[in-house]
Amino acid sequence: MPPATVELTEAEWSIIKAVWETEPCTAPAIQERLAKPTGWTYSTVRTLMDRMAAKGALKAKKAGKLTIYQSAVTREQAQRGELFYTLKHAFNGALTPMVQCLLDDPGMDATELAKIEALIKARKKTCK
Amino acid sequence: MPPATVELTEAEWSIIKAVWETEPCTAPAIQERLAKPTGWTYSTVRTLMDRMAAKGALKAKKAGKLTIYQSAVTREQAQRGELFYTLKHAFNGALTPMVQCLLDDPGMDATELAKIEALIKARKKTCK
DNA sequence: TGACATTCTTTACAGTTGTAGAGAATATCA
DNA sequence: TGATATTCTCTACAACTGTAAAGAATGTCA
Repeated sequence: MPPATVELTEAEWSIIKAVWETEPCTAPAIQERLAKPTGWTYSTVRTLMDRMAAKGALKAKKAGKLTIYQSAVTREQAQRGELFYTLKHAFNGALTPMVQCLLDDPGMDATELAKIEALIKARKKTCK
Repeated sequence: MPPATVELTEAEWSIIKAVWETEPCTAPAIQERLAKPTGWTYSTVRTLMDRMAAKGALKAKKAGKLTIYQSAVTREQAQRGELFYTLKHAFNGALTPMVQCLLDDPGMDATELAKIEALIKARKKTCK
């Protein structure tokens, strides 16, 4: 069974993002990829990846002495998980206030607004 | 200085929501309020509240032998904190995909969509 | 003032998270 | 086959989180 919901920590997000971009992949490959931005050693990366496999965020397969990893959740699933976790906790499940909060962001410019309007138009059809 | 950003854990969210609704308040009051939904004892609530005071999420003041608590962040600040934390991690800071993800929610019905459209209209003026 | 009630302080402890060293196993190349 | 490089396994440890018991201190009512 696919993991209904996986909660990812900050460090785990870094890992899974790298995995999504390179899977199937090995721990050394991910370590190399993240060395620059994080400074993590092989041990650190490996520990994180094994914990993630244990909790169902990654799949690990042995090929000889190598361990090959793949993601067990898609980017979209993980994003939804995070976002709806926040929605529930911080906004008590209320969608509109959350959107309002996003709209209040200074980074929200006319271009973004237009894009979002378009998304809404599209969504309206589906939902009716 | 007000705490630039406070990260709240799940348990801490429960506490601060209760505080927002009753502040200024004491730990026993909050405990009583949360007893039903959480089952937490006084010790648990008190520990959480003191930790939150230590990290700047709550303000604590002694009045005789009573300790009076108040929030040190507004609901809006806390919500923004959470939401933008998620935006950064899960969506790499991209607003539109995050909104898209919200729109995809089944709970997003025509009424919600209309409300959000109105928010956008309003926002457009401000931002231009 | 003695007994009960309320609140506080201190301490604890298991689980999770971030981080990694030490050394074993395996592969490779001269 | 010996030296070097690669990868793995095991173990560790401090900080943070969730949860709470034990006992001290203080207030209150008969």
